[in-house]
Amino acid sequence: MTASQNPNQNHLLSALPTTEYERLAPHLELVSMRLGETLYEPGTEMRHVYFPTTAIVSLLYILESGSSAEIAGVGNEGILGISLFMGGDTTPSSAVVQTAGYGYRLPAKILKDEFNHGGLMQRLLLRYTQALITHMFQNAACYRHHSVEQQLCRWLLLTLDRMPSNELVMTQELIANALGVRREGITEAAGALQRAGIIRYRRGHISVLERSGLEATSCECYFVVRKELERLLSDIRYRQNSVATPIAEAAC
Amino acid sequence: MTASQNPNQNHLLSALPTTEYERLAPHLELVSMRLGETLYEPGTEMRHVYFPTTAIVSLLYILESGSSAEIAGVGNEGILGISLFMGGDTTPSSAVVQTAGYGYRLPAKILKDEFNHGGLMQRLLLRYTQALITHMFQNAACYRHHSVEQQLCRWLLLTLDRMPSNELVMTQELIANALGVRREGITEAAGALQRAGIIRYRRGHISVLERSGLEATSCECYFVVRKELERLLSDIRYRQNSVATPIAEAAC
DNA sequence: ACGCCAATGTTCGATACCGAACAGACAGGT
DNA sequence: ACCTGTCTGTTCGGTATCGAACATTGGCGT
Repeated sequence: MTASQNPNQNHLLSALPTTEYERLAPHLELVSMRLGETLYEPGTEMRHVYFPTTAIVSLLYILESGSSAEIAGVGNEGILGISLFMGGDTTPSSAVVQTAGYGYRLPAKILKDEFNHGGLMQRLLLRYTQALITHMFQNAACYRHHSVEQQLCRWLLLTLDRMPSNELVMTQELIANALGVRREGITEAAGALQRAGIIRYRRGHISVLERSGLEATSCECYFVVRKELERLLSDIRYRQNSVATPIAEAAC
Repeated sequence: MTASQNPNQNHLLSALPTTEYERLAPHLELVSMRLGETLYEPGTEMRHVYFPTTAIVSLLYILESGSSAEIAGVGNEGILGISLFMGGDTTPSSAVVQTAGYGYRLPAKILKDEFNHGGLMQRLLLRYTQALITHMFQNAACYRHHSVEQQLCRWLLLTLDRMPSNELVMTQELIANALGVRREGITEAAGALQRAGIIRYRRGHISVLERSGLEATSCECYFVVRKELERLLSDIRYRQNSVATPIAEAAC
């Protein structure tokens, strides 16, 4: 598994021109991300940025009461640690691994220097941040107006898009934390989806049987986020020698 | 009123070094912003960025169903149109004037050029965007977990901080749209606050009698947003010759 | 001073979600 | 093969918010 890992599985890295990529490459370090692991805690110094390849990470906001809400998810299309180049140095959110996998990390200073270099890297990072903001917009509105079942469908679809198969490894409790609802709410919504033949699950594993069913039950938010992500990142060209392909083909 | 307007009432503009400011100044155009006016609509081309001075503008996300949610508010501490320098050219959100007042606008191209110049303007804008992201984080979590009354207090406080007096000009309907709840919900929450002697209102006007009461009833979200805004923008220095002061003194 | 319309107040039942508590069932370790 | 802990299923009442309908009031224009 580790042997098959390659920085170019991350879309941002694979989009860099060779000269820029080669400035970063010596400093990229492969890291394994385990389910539930915390990459950033609010207020602490951020030493690295992370480029997920096969892992998916949630930006979680945790309130004083202990309840939480996912602000956005980051997969191989993005980067964790945008505050570093935006100029904040810390974030008020936690970053928690939602699907185990791999990613590459880069020391904060290296990234900042490359960003300030002003090349394509800067443009890419800003573009991606813009996409992330859209994602956050939509999530906030979704929290306000859509049902738990709709939100579950949205969330499953977004996660599914980043997975190589139609099988998600994930407990209901984790999903409940991400969506900021009770675990029972997920049990119920997931039960309804299973009875409808759309998904099938067993302890910690969810298989999506009928993707179109999820799409039909989901709210508009999934489509908006997906479309905007495509629009903003569509003009990214991959390097000729990069092996970047949709993760579904790159993994395994 | 118009005569007293000055671009330096906007904190971002007032923080620019003289050379950078003078490149922009000839292109700044004073605009009056009327209550309810729409500055941006989703998907349309953004021709200008806006620097509010006395006006306050909501970034509203409007769903297919017609219901809405405020993602963040922008006053004289910020700028409208961040997508322009982030690289998106359009936003998925609407910008609606929430408190009438004035602001300055700048053609998109001028701003982009200045941003790409890479000086302090770039750093300021990125810093501000980071603060805005925090605001959005907190809003999303707040939507999920806090009561309408708590959210109303948070919202009133954030608006109050940008006003020269303790009087807000604003209907309950507008607030309901901003918070994404029914108008009746606001009527009820505002009624409770009035009975507690914290606010007093009459058609379209809200007077805050006891600010501490709002703070006590508000959720943590107000304080987090405020503190983060101060942290991120605290090292901004005003030009010596700029008249920028807290808006409470600058207005009138 | 009047009339009109927008803004506010109030009610009703319906419903989605919460909070807590507990029962069952699967999986992995020993 | 058992035991254990985690994950899932199910129940209950309680509550905040919704959705719709209607009454009332205040302020503005004429």
